Amino acid sequence: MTAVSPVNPTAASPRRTQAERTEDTRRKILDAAVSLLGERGYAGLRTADVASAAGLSKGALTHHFPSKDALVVAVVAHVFQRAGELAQTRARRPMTVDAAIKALTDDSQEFFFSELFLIALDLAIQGRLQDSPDDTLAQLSAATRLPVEAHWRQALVEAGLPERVADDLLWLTLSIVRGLAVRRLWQHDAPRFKRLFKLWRQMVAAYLATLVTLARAPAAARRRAAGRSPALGDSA
Amino acid sequence: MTAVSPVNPTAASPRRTQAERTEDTRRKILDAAVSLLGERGYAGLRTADVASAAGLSKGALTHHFPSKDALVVAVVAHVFQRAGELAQTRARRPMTVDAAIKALTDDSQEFFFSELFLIALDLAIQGRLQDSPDDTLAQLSAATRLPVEAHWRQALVEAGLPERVADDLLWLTLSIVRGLAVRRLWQHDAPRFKRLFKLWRQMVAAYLATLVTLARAPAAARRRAAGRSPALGDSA
DNA sequence: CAACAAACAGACCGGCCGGTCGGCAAGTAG
DNA sequence: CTACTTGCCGACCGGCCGGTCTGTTTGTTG
Repeated sequence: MTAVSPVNPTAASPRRTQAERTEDTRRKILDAAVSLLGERGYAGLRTADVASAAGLSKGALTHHFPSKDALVVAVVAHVFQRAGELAQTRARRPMTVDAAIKALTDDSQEFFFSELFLIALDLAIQGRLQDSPDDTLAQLSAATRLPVEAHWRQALVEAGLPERVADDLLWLTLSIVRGLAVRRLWQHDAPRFKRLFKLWRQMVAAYLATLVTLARAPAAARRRAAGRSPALGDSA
Repeated sequence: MTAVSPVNPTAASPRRTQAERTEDTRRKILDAAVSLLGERGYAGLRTADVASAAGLSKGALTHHFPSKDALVVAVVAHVFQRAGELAQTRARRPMTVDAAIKALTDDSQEFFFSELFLIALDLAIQGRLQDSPDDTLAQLSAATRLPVEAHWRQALVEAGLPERVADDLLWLTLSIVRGLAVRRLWQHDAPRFKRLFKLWRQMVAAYLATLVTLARAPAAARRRAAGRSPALGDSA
């Protein structure tokens, strides 16, 4: 090109640099793949479908991602990275424990109730005892979720919880959300879910209250408290 | 064969009635299919593999199960039915709430931490928005689990809990076990799991104690209790 | 301009796998 | 024994799908 002035790159100019073309196409492919992965799962994902959904040919897809597995790995990396960034920026200011638990459940729902989680779950199940991309994918998704958890743990600690308690409550909360997300596959009952989350926060409050009581009260009070409801003995 | 007396039918007698042959073969096929489903999942399940693992030909398999989906449906029905019966017979005698929760977590683990749950999960994910056997399978597995839950709910009620509380605690407990079972796919930490289950029981006890307290104490005590730990305000 | 590289297109191949089909053998009824 | 049903076999077909390959277009370099 000799006399063509560099046109505005933001508009869909007919003249684009190679890097622009590449990135543009890769994004198109990844978006299409995410969508199809969400609605059909790994086993039902067809490379040809991805190509046509992206408005491209099979050859173009092959050019950017030499194999189906390479594509899937790229998809997971892409999408988890964005989800991770999103979650990390959220909820950074100090809050009470109850508010933190509420924020945590809300935030976790956004992930676990999304198709993203189902995709990850599908891949984890599919890649269990397979040959190549199994633990690659699992480790990848795990590695992207762990920093998010670390942030929330920190938030709970800053809200005044001992590290051990913060850690355990974090795990229990995440488990509840995760477990309900899975249950949702068979039976979705939104109002009940909401009720359960509220109950969970009340239970956290009740438990923390006993912690405070136990820490302050001498052995006598502890004995009295234990005796109050005989059905609730604490075994081993 | 004219003068052959009816031989002992328990041993692998060369002479078997048609019904015996049928049931025998079907069981062989189902067992093989369960095993392969467990290790390879629905997408990785090959009808030829099932046949050879059962020591039969593809034709024999086709004879008993005209399609792969028919086979899978039969597998699920078979295996869930047995699991359901097993769980129903268990834990029928009266117990305390704490013991009931412990028994419930133990029993749930046995299911959710087994390959059976992974198979069901795989099928649920696979059959989400597919054509034929989707909700068939989902409804089937759900229908087999629901009676089990009903039994446990009853056990909690008999241990002294109000129905609503029993129901909610049942769901939360199951969610925790289910959520941890899923988490296990990425990261298995048995001692931590054990610790969390114990913590969960303590939290149940703490919560139930507050229920008792609130029911007995007048408004003043309730206010006092709420003010004790300001970080734990109860929002909307 | 030429020469090259990267982006893209689409025909093609080859293995895989579920389902069909014709035939044989074991069991059953009269 | 004959006629018939049912369990069982294995070759075969046909579609599907991931990956390869050749060729064309578009941007880059000098």
